[in-house]
Amino acid sequence: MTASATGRLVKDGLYEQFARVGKAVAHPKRIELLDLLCQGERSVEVLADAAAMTVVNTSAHLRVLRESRLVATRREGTRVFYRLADDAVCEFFFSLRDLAGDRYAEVDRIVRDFFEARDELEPVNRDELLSRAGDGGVIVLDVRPREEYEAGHIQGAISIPLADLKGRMASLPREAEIVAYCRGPYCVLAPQALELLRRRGFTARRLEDGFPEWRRAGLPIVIGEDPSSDRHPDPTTEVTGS
Amino acid sequence: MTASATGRLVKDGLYEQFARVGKAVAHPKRIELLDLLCQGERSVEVLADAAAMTVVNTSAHLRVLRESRLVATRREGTRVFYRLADDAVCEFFFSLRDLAGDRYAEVDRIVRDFFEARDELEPVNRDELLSRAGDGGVIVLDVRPREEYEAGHIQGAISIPLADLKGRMASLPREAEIVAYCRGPYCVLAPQALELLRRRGFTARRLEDGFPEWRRAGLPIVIGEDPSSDRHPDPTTEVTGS
DNA sequence: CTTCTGTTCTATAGATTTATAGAATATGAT
DNA sequence: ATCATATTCTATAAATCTATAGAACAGAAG
Repeated sequence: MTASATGRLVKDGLYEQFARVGKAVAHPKRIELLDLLCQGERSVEVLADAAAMTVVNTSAHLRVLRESRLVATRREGTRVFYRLADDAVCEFFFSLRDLAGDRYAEVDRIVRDFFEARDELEPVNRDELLSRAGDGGVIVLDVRPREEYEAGHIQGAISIPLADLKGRMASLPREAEIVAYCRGPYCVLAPQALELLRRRGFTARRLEDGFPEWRRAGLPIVIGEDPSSDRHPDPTTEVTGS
Repeated sequence: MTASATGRLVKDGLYEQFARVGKAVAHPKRIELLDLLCQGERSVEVLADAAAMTVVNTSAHLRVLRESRLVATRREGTRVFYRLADDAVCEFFFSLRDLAGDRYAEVDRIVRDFFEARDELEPVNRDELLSRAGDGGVIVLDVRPREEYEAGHIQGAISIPLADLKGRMASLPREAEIVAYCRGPYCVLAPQALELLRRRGFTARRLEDGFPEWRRAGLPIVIGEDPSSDRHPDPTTEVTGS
């Protein structure tokens, strides 16, 4: 075999491997699943619900992701939990998401139409939130589903899932500034929370990105349940931002 | 419309956009084209030849890349030149390539079978090459095609395309150490050059990655032709590594 | 103008991917 | 053991993607 024929075989083999990653992210629902898995481990059922797909369809997409080795599984009783196979997968998702944000005016338009209409004030960046987190006047609000909060949240944040926010707003102090965060810069949860809070007269802003970016930056996180959780009422706990 | 229905519309729209990038890199030949374009601008014809495809097929793949806005075009006479739409696309390619390298043992196996068999000595990293580049005992050899060299090369490198190497080895000093580089860590050109050089008794190593990584690291590069080029013989120029 | 070259467009057949339905499997509870 | 639940497997039709061939188009040269 000639040297150039060998070279072509090697190239074809390598690019074939690279394309396995590409094929894995060639469907919007699989990207959505990766985004969700960047938050933490999830069962098929929960993923199906979050991504608005049937369980069977979700399972098929997860299978593609698993065969491309971007995700791994763990069985616990009758449930199968999926997780990212490596932190590098989350990094790759960020890279893809940010490239799309850079290149496509459509992303910018969607962001403007949806997000900016709900941002009364400029979003808060990570450094600003970190420097103000301890001063007591800021309440950091995690509006993701409870299970995502428990899988990991910003240190000092309290958990009020968006679905519960309407009923629990009364427990928030009116004089404090609220900073809400969710899954990332394109997640709809925090903007929707801002809309509710603003209507009731709260001063609310959102963190410009979400929990995965905070964790990636090496900033303080806590794993476990919210001390103010009303699932296990306990008179010694109180709502606090620090 | 309910808030959650709006949220689903926004999510679907955003993930659809993200998937445009994914679909663009879902075919090995398109990834190969992106890799080539990371070296610099190229015409359809040259790309077709380099990727071992027909011009028509290459044009179709380039169209997909252009429609996903990862590449841009420029017409010059009868030729159309393609280039990356942004440096961020090169970064994204690196991210995808490195993830595949991390996750797939297959990549490692191909690298071992092909590359390590040709590496008599350990590859040189960028810092090591930079610190030794000026000491005269090292010849930095760019074995990519001439046009890629002229589009940008490592400062001090001389251009001997792999195809010309056999005939031009005699002009290389036997006592110097040669460091060959090409398009990147998975490019076959430098390993094939090492094999030729080693057989003739030269001490040759390769740079562990290629020109795009060197440029990305902000290290010194030069654009233009090789002063030792034999296309325009000139008695005042000489082969030198500095 | 015509001709030539490089590139893109159009049509098409074959291959691959996707969503869905129904069956099968695995685990835990009874 | 049987039943219930969660997930995966199998089959299939629809949709999408790919490679190829031939036509069409744009610019350069005569």
